[in-house]
Amino acid sequence: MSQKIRAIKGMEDLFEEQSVKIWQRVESEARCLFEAAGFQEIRTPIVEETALFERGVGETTEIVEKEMYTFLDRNDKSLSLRPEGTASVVRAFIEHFTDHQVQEGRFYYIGPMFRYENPQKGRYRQFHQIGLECFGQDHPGLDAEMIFLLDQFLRCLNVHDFELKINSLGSSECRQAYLAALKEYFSEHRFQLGEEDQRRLERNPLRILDSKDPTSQTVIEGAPHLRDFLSEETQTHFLAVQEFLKNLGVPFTVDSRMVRGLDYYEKTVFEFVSTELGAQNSIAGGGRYNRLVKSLGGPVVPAVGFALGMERLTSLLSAEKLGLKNLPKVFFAALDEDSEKYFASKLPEIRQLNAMTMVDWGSTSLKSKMKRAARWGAQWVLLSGESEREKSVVVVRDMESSSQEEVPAHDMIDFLQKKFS
RNA sequence: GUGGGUGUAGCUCAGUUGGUUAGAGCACCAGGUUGUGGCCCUGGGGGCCGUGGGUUCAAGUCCCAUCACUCACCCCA
Repeated sequence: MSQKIRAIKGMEDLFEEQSVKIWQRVESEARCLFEAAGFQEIRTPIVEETALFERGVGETTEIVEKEMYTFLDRNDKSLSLRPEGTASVVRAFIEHFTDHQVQEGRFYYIGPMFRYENPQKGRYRQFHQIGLECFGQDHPGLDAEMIFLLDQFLRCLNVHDFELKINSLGSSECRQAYLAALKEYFSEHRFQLGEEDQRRLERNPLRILDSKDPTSQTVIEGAPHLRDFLSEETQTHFLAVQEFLKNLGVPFTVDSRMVRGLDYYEKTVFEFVSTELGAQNSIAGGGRYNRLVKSLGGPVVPAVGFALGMERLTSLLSAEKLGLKNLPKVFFAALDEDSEKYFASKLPEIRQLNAMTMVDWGSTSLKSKMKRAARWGAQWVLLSGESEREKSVVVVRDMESSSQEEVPAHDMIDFLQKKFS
C-alpha cells in the first residue's frame, strides 16, 4: 500500500477529459491570438545552467535562494530546472538573434516551470506558464500593448472577474535613490517592524512594502513613495502607458506599493489579480526589463514581458463557460469474428468520421458490450453479429432514445457521415 | 522552512464513555433477461482502519512518533 509509487508532491497528472479540453483550448487560443500579434513560439530547454537563473532572476530573490531544483550532472556541472521562463528566452535571444542587424524579436512560450515550495491551492512545484517576451523597444505604447494583449486574452476566454494593477519601479537609477531613502526610513523605524520585515531590511527592503504583517503597517504607510523618486523620463513613460491603456479601453488601477519578486524588472510592472481565487490569486504578471539582456552578456536591448499561470487561469474556466462541445461518440460492437473482421476492414473510413469512435474487440457478451458502451458515454452503438452478417446489415442503435434500425452494411459509412456532418 | 486540518472499501463518508465477526451509499461483478445499456429485484467480491511504537484484559477509538494529503504563512504564476 504505502509502497505504491505516487506522483511527486506538488506535481499533478492532468487527464480528466474536461480539464484537458480546457487546457487545449487555452493553449490554442493563446497561439492564435499571440501569433496574430506577431509573436513566434520558442521552446527552450527545461534545464539550464544554474548560473543563468542566478544572474537572470537575481541572487537575492526567494526563487533562487531556496526554491530551485538544482543538481549536479555527471560532469559536476550545476544545472537547474527552470523556475520561470524569461531568463531562458533571453539566453536564447542572445544566442540566436543578437547578431542580426535589427536586434529585436517577439516570442511566446508555453510550458512547465519548477519551484521547490510547499504546495497549496493555486501553487504547485511543477506549474505551467504561458509567457510573452518582446525585445527591442523601450516605448510606453509597447508596454500598453502587452497589457492589452493579456487583457484581451483573458476576455476571449470569458474571464472577467479580475483587476489589473500597474506601477512603475523607475529606472535602475531612480530605484537606487529610492532604495537608499527607503532603507534609511525603515532603519529609523526598525523596531516597529515585524520580525520577518526586519530581516528583509538587510536583503530587500522593497519587499517590506507589500508585507501583510499587521505590526508593520503603520510604518509602511508613512514610508516614502517610489513615485516621488521617479525621474522625469520614467515619470512621463509611466504616464504615457496609462494614457495608452485608457485609449485602449483597458481598466486599471495604479498600485504604488506593488513590487514584483524578480530583480530584473524596472519601469512598468503589472499584475492581473483574480477576485475569485484563494490566497494565490495572481493569474499573470510581468513588466519591463531593459537591463537583463545586457547583464546576461548580450547587447543593450530593452524588453518587456509577462507570464500567466495556467493552473490559476484554468481554475477560473469551465467547459460550459467556454462552450466546449464534445464530438458524438460511436461504439462499434462486434459479436462474432466475422463482424470483427468487417469492422476492422472499415477502420480507415470509421476514423474519417467527424466523431469519436471506439471499436470493442473481443467476444464478450452483448450485455457487457452494451454496458461498456453506456459507461463510455456512447450516443450511438453499431451492432453486428451472425444474423446481421447473413443479411449484410448493421444495427444502429440510438442510446438516448433506445431505438434502433437496420442499415445495409455498404451504406453504414454514408449513413454515419450524414449523421455527423 | 513554519503553523492548522484530515487519513476507515475504487469513491464519498458513518463508526457511541475504548468492548465480541468494522458498516452505509455510490461504483464494480454475476444472475433475474441464452443477442441489448440506464430503471428495478436478488446475490457477490472487495479493508494490515496511512505506517511504526506505547497504554490497556481489550485500540478504528486514547498517547507519542512518522509519512501522506490539504489549507494557510512565506513567496509567486
